[in-house]
Amino acid sequence: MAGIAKIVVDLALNREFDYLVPESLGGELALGSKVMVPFGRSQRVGYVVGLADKSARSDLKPVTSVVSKTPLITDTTLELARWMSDYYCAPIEHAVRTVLPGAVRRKKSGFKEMLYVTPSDSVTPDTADSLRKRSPKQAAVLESLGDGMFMAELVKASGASAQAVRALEKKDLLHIASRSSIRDPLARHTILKTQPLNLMPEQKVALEAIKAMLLPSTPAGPKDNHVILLHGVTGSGKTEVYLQAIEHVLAAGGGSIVLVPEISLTPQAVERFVGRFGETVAVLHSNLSEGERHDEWHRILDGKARIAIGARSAVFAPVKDLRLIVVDEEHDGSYKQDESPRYNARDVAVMRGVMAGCSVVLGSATPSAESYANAKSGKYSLASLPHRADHRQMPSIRVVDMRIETEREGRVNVFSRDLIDAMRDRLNKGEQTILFLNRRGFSTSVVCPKCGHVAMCNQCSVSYTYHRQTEELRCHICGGVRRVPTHCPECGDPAFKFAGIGTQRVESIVKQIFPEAGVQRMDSDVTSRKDAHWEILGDFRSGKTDILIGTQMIAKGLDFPNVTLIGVIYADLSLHVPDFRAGERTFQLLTQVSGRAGRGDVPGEVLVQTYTPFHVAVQCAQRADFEGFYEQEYEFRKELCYPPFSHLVCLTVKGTIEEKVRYAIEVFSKNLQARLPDTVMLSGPAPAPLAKAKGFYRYQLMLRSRSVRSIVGPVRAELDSFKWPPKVSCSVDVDAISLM
DNA sequence: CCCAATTAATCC
DNA sequence: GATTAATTGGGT
Repeated sequence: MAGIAKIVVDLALNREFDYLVPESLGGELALGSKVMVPFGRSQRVGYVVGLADKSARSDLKPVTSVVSKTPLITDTTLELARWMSDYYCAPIEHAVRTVLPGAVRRKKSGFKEMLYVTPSDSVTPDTADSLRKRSPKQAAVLESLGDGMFMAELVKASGASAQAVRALEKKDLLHIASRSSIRDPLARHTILKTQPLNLMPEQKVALEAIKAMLLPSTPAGPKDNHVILLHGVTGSGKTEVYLQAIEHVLAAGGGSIVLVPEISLTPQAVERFVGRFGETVAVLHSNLSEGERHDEWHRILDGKARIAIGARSAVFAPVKDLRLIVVDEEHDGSYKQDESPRYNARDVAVMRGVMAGCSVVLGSATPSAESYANAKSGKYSLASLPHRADHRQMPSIRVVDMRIETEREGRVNVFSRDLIDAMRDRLNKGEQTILFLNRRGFSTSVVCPKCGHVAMCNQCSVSYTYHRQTEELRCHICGGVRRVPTHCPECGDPAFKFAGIGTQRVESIVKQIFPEAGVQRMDSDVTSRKDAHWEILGDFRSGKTDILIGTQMIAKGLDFPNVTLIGVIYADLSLHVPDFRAGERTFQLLTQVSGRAGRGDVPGEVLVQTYTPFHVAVQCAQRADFEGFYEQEYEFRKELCYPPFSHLVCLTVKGTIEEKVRYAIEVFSKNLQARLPDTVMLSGPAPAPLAKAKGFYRYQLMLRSRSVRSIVGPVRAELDSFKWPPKVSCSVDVDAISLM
């Protein structure tokens, strides 16, 4: 059959194009094939997403060639891409691109290489200046160029178009040539083989529940109840349950995928899987080189690896005979991608489970409101591990009322008496302490004591954070850096007050109080250096460090038996975020961070410093009362029609000129309103909580409804016909997690 | 009037 | 998204 192929070009916007399939290619071309097609007047890469007998058009061009014979997209992943494009309101190209890792997509079976630009010999230091008047963009290109750069980077760095670069090439001021990147395979380090551990009765029950769900082995077609929520307290041995479930699947000839939040994809975590299953585990990690990633992907595709472990994007791994997907820490926000397609890997996993007829295990100590609601309504099954493994106790949590503390001391202190005493006690006993504060830097703002002027970033609507080590002000949104001013720019006063605390300040105070203790700080300022991450954790494990101070980064997954004290410096921080999930996030954070204590023989203690000791999130975290928290939380969510009682879609409009942005969203909102059924609640337009970021003003609309389709349908329709003014762009976030 | 920058219109 | 054709606009 000389048919028609429906093809998405790895380029255009949300469109499929019809091409003729020449007889000569008929046998090679299949659904999911990567092909070359004539597009406009050039040849481009495309993917076959559909096959048909006839087309609405008659002037079709033929497919040029098939690049890779074996389809890179299996029917399930293609189906998933379609679903993502539809559900998340994203162009199909974005969805197709996401489903394949970059390395495979760019596989150089053809000739496509990256363009590399170098200056020619005729360029002198004055060349840029002489160009500036007539062609400022070209001057900018030359200034950014340096000794040489890839074209894509150069365009970004100089803010000019590729045309400007081409123009310079014509003038013989620079050369453009293609250059390919080098592939470097990494030697695998040897990992000791581990054996299955004995399970506690509760773990056995959970494992049996998973096995029972796996039992009706209908390899294809959806099942009624294919998702189980594994709610296990911190340290309850969820991982061992996953391992044995995977082993069970493996023994039956099936494959598995394990999703882990990016931040906990540590060598230790990977070791547990590789240690148990060896070579048959493929690791998909964002730090892998192109080549390694490519190799791992093909090991999975060829069936040599039956288990794929990785962050978000591993949910698309082409595992053969997929029978089980495990999503660890399912509540974790890093499963949501923050660019198009804005998918949530946890939800994609559930969807893939439906399509591939495989089971899904969602595990967490603090399940999300959404998943827990699904478990309670019977949509998912529920298994609980309410106790820690090996009969270890849950840490005792003490709430310290900082209002009383402040009154007693007559001043606002970072540390309460109780916390200092507890820390001294651990130091004397040779035990370790973790201090948690979810904010880096030294102080959050620099204030003039005379006129009250606060140093703000001119690109973003936030104040500068003071970093003492480098003696500079830094914007945590755009990364902008500025010298610490010597005088107030408003009133000229030479004195400055540093307000608000960050991890650097905590570090310096701890060093003052305990000069003899080993103190280290772990936040993204420190770990940006290549191996700092492992060095810090290594020092902590060996006991060189007594007190570890950190942000988010240390809240999850760390397992250090000698840690017996956790200090939460300021629990209110995450409560005061203008977001309906603030309470939930605080509860989760406190519970997770508490879970780092008492993992050895000595029971752990947690001290939570707060100015709102009676807040539900704090109270329930203290009592480890998950049920209680969600009962209250659901009341509030229901009242205000927030998830899980609705789906929430957040539409953000951005632009450099505030007036244009405001006007555009105003008009868009009116048009959209006319299309919406009355089951959809529309709020806004209003400035986003972060009203300006990286020089862009941001306005948003919030839409809520029981069904995503009733929102996305009209939104898509309006987006198709709406003409955005120049330099104003719009993005849609379905099931948004962050409303910033 | 020339060149470069911005804008609009295509792509099966 | 990229490429090209049409339009605008500043400088000489």
